[in-house]
Amino acid sequence: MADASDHPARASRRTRQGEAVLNVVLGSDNFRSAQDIHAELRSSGEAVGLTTVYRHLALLTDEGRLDALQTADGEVVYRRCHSESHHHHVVCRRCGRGVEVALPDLERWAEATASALGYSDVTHTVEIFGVCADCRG
Amino acid sequence: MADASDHPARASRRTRQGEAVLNVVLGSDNFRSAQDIHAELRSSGEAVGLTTVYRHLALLTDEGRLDALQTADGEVVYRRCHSESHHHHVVCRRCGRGVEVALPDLERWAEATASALGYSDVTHTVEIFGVCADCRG
DNA sequence: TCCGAAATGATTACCGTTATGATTATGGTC
DNA sequence: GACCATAATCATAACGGTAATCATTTCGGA
Repeated sequence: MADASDHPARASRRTRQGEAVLNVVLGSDNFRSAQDIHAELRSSGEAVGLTTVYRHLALLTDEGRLDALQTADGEVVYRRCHSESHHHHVVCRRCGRGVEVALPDLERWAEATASALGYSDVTHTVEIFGVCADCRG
Repeated sequence: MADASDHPARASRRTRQGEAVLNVVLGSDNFRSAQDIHAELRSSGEAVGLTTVYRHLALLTDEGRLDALQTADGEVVYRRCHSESHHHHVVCRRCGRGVEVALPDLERWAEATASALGYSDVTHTVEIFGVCADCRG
């Protein structure tokens, strides 16, 4: 998993497709699904395969360049990551617009609670969904 | 939805299959998937269709008799609900064993944060995953 | 320019879940 | 107990998002 080569961690090669995927994500402040991104690329004339979109999104997420979260119906959506540190989101259920929020207390609490109960390797998911002002109007 | 007949609120009719599904869930303290439950029923000789299992799980969840949550890979798992009030879980990633935890502060915070940002109709998901002592051993 | 390795992408598989629709079982009534 | 309307069941097939396959293309260093 961890290598340590002199190559950049991301893609060893720069490709038109990789750029295109990245650009779509960077060009939007909303959480977008892989298929959504794929559709946008296609309709804007960029020929990129769905597989490739998935691959790049996964890569970018691994690198911490993108945030990913699951919507209520199990779809994974992506957005560019704004802050280095761990955080969560308030996400609009309709348009996917999201705001990052930090919750240091929660992080500590989650970890502490779980270990107190004997659980190790603790991870947590915290997401808040709502309808944003624009979509409500 | 809520009636108050002498029959259990659950299904309008009592059926062998409904009982069977309920029994499996009540008989385990772990979060179980629909397919898992279905497999157990089958292997224990109870002939119950997968569709039926899904339907009963959905019904029981609607009634608040079961807790449901999505695992990291999008699968929905169920367990009997122990407490009436809103709560979250610390769940073992391996065996599905879970502990209920209440987080009144978090609830309030989530709602407040989201509305302050202009979001309405706020819901949240908070789940904590780890590996329990037994599974680690 | 050449070449090996990496990336791509059409296609197919996968997996959990849900819709369909014919069949069966339930429970109130006579 | 018999009857019947209706709810419940369940095999099957569809669905939707995601991941694997693998032949082909592209990259970029020599």
